[in-house]
Amino acid sequence: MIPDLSSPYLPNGSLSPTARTYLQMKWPLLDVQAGSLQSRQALKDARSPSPAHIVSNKVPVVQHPHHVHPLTPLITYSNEHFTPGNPPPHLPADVDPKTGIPRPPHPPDISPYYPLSPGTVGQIPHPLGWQGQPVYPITTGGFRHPYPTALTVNASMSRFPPHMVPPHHSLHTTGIPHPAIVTPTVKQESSQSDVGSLHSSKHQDSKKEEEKKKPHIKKPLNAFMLYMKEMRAKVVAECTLKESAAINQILGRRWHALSREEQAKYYELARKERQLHMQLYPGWSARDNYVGSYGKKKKRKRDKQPGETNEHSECFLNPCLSLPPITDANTPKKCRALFGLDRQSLWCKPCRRKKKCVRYIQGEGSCVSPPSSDGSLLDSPPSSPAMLASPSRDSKPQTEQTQPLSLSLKPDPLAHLVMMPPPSSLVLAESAASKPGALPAASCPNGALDHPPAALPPAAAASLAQPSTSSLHSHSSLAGTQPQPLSLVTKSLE
DNA sequence: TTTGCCGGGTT
DNA sequence: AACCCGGCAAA
Repeated sequence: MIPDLSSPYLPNGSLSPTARTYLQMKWPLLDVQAGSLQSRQALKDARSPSPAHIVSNKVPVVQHPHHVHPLTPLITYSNEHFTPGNPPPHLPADVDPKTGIPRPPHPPDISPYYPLSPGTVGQIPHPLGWQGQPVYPITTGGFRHPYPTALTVNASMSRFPPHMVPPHHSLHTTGIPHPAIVTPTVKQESSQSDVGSLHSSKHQDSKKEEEKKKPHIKKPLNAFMLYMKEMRAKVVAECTLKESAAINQILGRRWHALSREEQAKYYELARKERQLHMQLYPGWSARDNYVGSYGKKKKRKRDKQPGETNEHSECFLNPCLSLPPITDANTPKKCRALFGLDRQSLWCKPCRRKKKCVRYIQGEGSCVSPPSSDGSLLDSPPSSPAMLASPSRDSKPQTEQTQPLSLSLKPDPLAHLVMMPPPSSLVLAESAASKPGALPAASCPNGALDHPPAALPPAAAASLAQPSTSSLHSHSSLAGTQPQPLSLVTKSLE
């Protein structure tokens, strides 16, 4: 009955023995989650930029008053969870004291997202305050500290209530909204209710149907979303920006500027989040939640224009692609075939996104420099020697070493630049320039550009320092490291 | 507006 | 199998 969460990635050895031991003692059943906790802690230490703030942040976490939610025993879980000196001896069985019903094991870090989570307890105005909210009541945004830091991350990482068992139903009946669960009616069409609620039987019908349908379970947050949650407040504070679009742009840039390790942290958190999600909602699939639109939109038939193909654009991206397709000589197998589904962590970024495999490009031969110098290469699994350009990398071969490669679509525009007289300065001008209205550069100079130099991968740093033509030449690598300006440029070009 | 994830369709 | 498309996740 106990889900074996650990199998997927523990093998990678992401946990130090010590940490593992500790965690296991605390939560014998939950290696994975414990691991996540651990890593989060580590993370915090690693990345917390401003110690002072952070310290204060910790306080609440350590010990929060038995703040029990009046409405439900459910919340007590969180308390249990975070009670330091309370390593439940009975934990393994973890039986609900009241019902006597065994609860599914829950990771230590899942509760934070919840309203009563330690980190946020103090900030909850009223238990009912969050009741009607379809959205997770407590998120980074809720934190006052401009510097959420890792702790915040912890707190915001998980939206799942500890004991939230499968969609069983009964839980929802408690009336306590699950952060990740949104009732369709609530979520949307508030207007509908005022409009024709009275007369239209139709409305009722539809309403009924909606209710009937299972509640909407939100998708788990991905790595970037988690990052956004954590950093948004900070960016807002620094930049005095309000528009999401602008903030997101900055966040996107910063995301790319993150070191591999930092990104890895978020990837791992996201993965755990997903894992937990699946645990809580066994049958859940993204598609189920979006019956109306998700993937069912149309049966699209690719109408292809005779003269035009994707490859064309790819050629821009990477001239090498125009060459004849790879042959077996160059490792024809993509990540999927190479590692299999069970080892997705080893896949390159594009592969994970179901995009074109980066290996493919590289395999093309020599033609291309590693998709992204340095960090991006982390994608390279041990098995592909060619990619091991960066030697130091294996220190952390484990779980997440697949991110930095941002080779997706952004590069396209870049390609254009490469091929035509590149206004290097213009490009560098940071997207801000190209995007007059949207970009906050003016109002928040730092925000836009202040990537932590330390975290910057060499290549990125180089490109920043001397972005002009030279850096442009190495298209792929540049794309990987400094995608932002490009995207903007694209627009202008288009 | 951002990146990542993933189902479904196409090649 | 490989990969593109489109949509969702938060704010």
